[in-house]
Amino acid sequence: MKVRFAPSPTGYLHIGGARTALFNWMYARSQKGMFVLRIEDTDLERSKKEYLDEIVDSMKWLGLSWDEFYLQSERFDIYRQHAQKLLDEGKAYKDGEAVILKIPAREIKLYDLIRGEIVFDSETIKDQVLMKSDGSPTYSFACVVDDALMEITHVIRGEDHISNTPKQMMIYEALGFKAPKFAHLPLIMDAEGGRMSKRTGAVAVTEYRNLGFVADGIVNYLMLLGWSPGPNQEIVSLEKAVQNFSIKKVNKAAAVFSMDKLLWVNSQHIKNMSLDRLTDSLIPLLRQKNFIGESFDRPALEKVVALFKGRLSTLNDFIDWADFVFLEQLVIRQEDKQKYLSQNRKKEFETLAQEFEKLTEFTPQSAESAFRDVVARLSISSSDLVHPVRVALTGKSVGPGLFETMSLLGKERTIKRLQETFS
RNA sequence: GACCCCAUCGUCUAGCCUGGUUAGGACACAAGCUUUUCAAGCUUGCAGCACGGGUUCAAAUCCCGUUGGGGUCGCCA
Repeated sequence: MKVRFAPSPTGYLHIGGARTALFNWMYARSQKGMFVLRIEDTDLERSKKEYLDEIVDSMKWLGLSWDEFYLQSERFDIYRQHAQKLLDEGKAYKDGEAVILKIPAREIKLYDLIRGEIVFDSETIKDQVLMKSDGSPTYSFACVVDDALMEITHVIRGEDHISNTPKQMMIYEALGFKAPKFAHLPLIMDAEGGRMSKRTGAVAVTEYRNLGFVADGIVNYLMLLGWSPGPNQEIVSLEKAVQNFSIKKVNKAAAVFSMDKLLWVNSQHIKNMSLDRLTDSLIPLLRQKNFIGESFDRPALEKVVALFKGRLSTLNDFIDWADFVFLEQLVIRQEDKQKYLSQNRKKEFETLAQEFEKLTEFTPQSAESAFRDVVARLSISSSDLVHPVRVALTGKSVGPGLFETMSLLGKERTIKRLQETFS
């Protein structure tokens, strides 16, 4: 068997398109078949090279590899020949330069793999333009000719194509080609029940990537829309999903996209990543932010990553939460400064700094016992000191364990930040 | 408007095909545990078969209708 994903490079790869590509890909892999990536760039006006590059890039990033690749813009001769054949056989006629297919009146039956039998009456379908006046093929014509010539056995696409199907079936018939099997996937909608649009949130795969989502997370979330890997299974690898994939088990109803759940699925994948791989994915971001340079201390970075690994929903969260480790000049949130540093703790901070100074080993344990000693000596409650110290060291009132954080920062920087706070 | 598709917690879903379940799980939400904070994690809770008719001893499951939602009606793809 052979399937294809056929995006048009008139925009970035849409999250809905990515889901269609994913289902095609999973089906191909589960059936040991072929997956074709066909770029439908017949609209020369609107098709852009940058979109083509971005689509290819996003597909690779998501891990959806293909076995064959085609550009429709390189196949115009083929479409023209087939249109001429229909003209010669009297099945199509010309209107100016355009070639138009006659649609005979009759009943058309479509057996959809997901929805079952759907019946259309071709009375309601008007004659179809095959070749436009400018010599380029229409979507349906190029699509049918290609699907037939490329020997596509299963056309898996969005539900918005259901009403195109009878028109295309007429084209297959006129051309004398056997139609493939069809499966129409339910659409993905936004929280308001409408189409996903830039207005209501991110739509392009690139945008999600820039937001710090990992490919595995997006792929895992997308497969959950309209399908289930199995009872009580949510977080699964692509390999596992492929094993369980069945086109017949795909849902019929449209699914609402939930950013909350995507965030959760993504956090689960980040938790499951090895420290090594997570660090690798973080490095480009850190460089971009100038948090690290070309060369850096990898073991030290991995320690930072390890401390935050369990608390990240996205890669970008790391940038937001761990910035204090990389920045020389601490950025303190105004509200936290107000709340925890308005009272002068100069004396306590000094005492703490002096105690830390005496430590030969600055571990979470040694830092904590020194801290406890100071609290006891000054007769204050530990939370009176914990919160101001955290803000002084990290610029934030929330974060990982304070003593782990101190140890990570190192003795020098910890003492320096304590001393600078009320100076 | 015409044609087509769809309908289980707020959301994603399992169950539906092959009627008999305390209708299961997840996100979100709430509470508790843990705790130096916030997360995470663990435990518990809240919450659903759109409605109306059939068929049947029995309907979330099969049939019809209603309502509601969505899609398509381009020489765009």
